[in-house]
Amino acid sequence: WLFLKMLEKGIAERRTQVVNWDPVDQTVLANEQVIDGRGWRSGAVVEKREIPGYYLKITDYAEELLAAVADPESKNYLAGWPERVRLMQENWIGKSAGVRFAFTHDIRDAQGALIQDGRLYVFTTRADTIMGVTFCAVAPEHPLAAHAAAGHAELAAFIERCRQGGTTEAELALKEKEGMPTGLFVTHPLTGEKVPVWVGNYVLMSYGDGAVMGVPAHDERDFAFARKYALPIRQVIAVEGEAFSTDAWADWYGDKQRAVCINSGELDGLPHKAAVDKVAELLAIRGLGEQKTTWRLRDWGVSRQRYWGTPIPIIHCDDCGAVPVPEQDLPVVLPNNLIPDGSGNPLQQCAAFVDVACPQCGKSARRETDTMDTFVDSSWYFMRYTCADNQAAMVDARTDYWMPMDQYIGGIEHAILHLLYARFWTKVMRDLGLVKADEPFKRLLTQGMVLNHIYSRKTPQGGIEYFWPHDVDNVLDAQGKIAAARLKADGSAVDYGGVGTMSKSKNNGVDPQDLIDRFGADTARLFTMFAAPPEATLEWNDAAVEGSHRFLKRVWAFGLKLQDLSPSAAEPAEAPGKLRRELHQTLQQVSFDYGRMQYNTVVSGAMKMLNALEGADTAAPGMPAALREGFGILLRTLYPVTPHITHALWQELGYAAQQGDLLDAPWPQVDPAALRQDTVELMLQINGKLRGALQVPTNADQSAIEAAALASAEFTRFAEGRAVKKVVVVPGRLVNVVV
RNA sequence: GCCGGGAUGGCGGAAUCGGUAGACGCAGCGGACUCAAAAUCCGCCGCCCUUAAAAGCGUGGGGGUUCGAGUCCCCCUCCCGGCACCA
Repeated sequence: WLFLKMLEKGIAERRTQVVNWDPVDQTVLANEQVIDGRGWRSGAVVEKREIPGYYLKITDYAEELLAAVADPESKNYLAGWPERVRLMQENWIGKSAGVRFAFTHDIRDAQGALIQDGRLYVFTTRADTIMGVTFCAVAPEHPLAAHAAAGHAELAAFIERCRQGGTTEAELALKEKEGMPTGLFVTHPLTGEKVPVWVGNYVLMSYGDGAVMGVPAHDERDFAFARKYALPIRQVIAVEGEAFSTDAWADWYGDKQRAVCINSGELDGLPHKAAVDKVAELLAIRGLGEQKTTWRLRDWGVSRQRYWGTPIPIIHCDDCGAVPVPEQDLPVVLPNNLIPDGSGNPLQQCAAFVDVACPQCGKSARRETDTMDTFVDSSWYFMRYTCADNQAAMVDARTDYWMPMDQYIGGIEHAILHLLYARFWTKVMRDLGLVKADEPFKRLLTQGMVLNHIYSRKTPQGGIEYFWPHDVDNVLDAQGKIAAARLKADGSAVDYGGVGTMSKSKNNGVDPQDLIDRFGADTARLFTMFAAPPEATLEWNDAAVEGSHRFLKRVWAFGLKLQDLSPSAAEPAEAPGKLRRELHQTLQQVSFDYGRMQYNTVVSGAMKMLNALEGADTAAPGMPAALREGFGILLRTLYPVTPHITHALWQELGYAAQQGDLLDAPWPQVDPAALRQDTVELMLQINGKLRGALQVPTNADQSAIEAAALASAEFTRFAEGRAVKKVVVVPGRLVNVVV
């Protein structure tokens, strides 16, 4: 329904898209199958193919999507997001300010019409180097390339080669930069010079106008290209004190900050920004160009040639074209009895699904078999969760109550795609009047990946099968590194593929249920929390889980011990100062770490508390009361991590009778009085090297500390009579004597 | 290739703002208890030299800033994540 609304509003539209096509199996390949050497279909011949599909115009929202991650002044700024995620999204959106201008030509197609009105448009961020242009390069799919290829077999073959090898950014970037002259020339807009047009495999049709100006002297890629094909290199900017040579690239050739134009007529002497402005002005006078912002972000192609996914509610009629499914016929429901066999989308063979009457003219028509990217579903599931029982509408007022979400948690692998799509989708729903939120997620915690070893081998059929780490024994090399592995079952050899993200397809996942079965849920939770901070990448290893289990047994045992210590009401809890100081200091740290979601040190803090409690002398005056206070702090601290055992102890030991259920108990407060100390230990450094420690009164001033330092035995020993040049005192921490 | 992140003992990790590197735990070693084992408890545990103490070295590698660098800056190596059709 929303998709049809988006079509109606022009946020969605149908156009052709380039996909990775397997010419042998005649199917669309997933990128994983193309990029990943471990994929089962890797090595397949891949070519680019243009097929129709539906796009969502995420680029219309580029400015707003960018502001919330890049501009702290923006009203929607995502201050609660990790810096690295904001930065990744900023780079992905890729706003780039520059100049778009045209080289003119009078190249005509077979019908005699001027190709692109006689203008070859390019985009550049370095318009100040425009006088250094010695060639232009266009994408293999560019109209000028197609035109030149007609009747030029060699060029046609080159363009055909460029069509092979996949469309992913990684592949394109790894390809060797190659080109071929088209034999065509265009006219430089300022000098009137003839400039040769090349086809370059590194020029992307999807960015800017699919053409670039070539300035070999001041762009590293153009420099390499020009050296390879012996194109002229013309220096047009200079940096004081640097000498230019066409022999090798130097970083300053591309410098913006210090660059000054030379060999550029009226631009000479201008720095970067002024020169760009001047060039834009000169081009504007001729009607050939202007300053322009270009984005790296592309529209979101949502069509997938897959069985799974939300159906695209369109019916194709020979007479009426692409007709939306009428609202009363929604939702389009997929048949659930088809079996994907790897030969393409099985929906296409399903007559019951495909054959329908055109809603407009009633003639027999064909239902769209493409389904939507599953990112579509993940872009709004969280809003639907707030009102999942509403059968009449997508969302209702409850969504406005809950959104934006206070805290979202997800893997760092979603930093760009899912989190950008969900942001876009929320804004679309807002603009269609469905929700009020501008942004879906106020705070974001990105979990690190949990990695595990990957074992695989090729099957005789040419595929790859993966083995579960528990089913193999490692074979170590001389350095003790894993070199290969053997199947436990039959000893046969298996290849070791390093570590990587746990995934079903690589068969290297771990089910937490195993730990729960062996040790219980509290131990499984405690161990997982303790292993690493949530943002960190972690190589999975549960060898230490026994330690977590042991700790919980000690907590339980201490609870039993406490039960036998009945404090008399008269005892003052303040007496055992050392224990209370230790507990409240640790509580301070734990509270801080909870706030920053560093749960591993929350657990280690709880362990410290138990160590302190266990080490206390129960016979000391006031101790039973202090222990009871301290254990109450420990239980509340640990409750979010191990709810079951702490809840039971809270109940059994009578805390609940006095303070209510643990579920409702407030977070324990640090008692400032417990932290107070009369003396403090300062580290003593001589020339920045640690040489000892000083006990000084907590309120000692700078000169008293200095005096104590100079009077110390360590000073006498390590200063060896040298004169004191400086004394640095860091209150509460250290004193450093420089001699 | 590009973007982002990471590298600290045998292992997972700690060090909040540039101020005691190795908290807490695992593994290991020694001991107590036990007929014995398990469980539990106590002690040791970065490297090097050493009977010991003291000194020296030490946060992936190289350089720099600073009284002082795991932390900041520059260069490099390796590993992980993403690169738009795995989701």
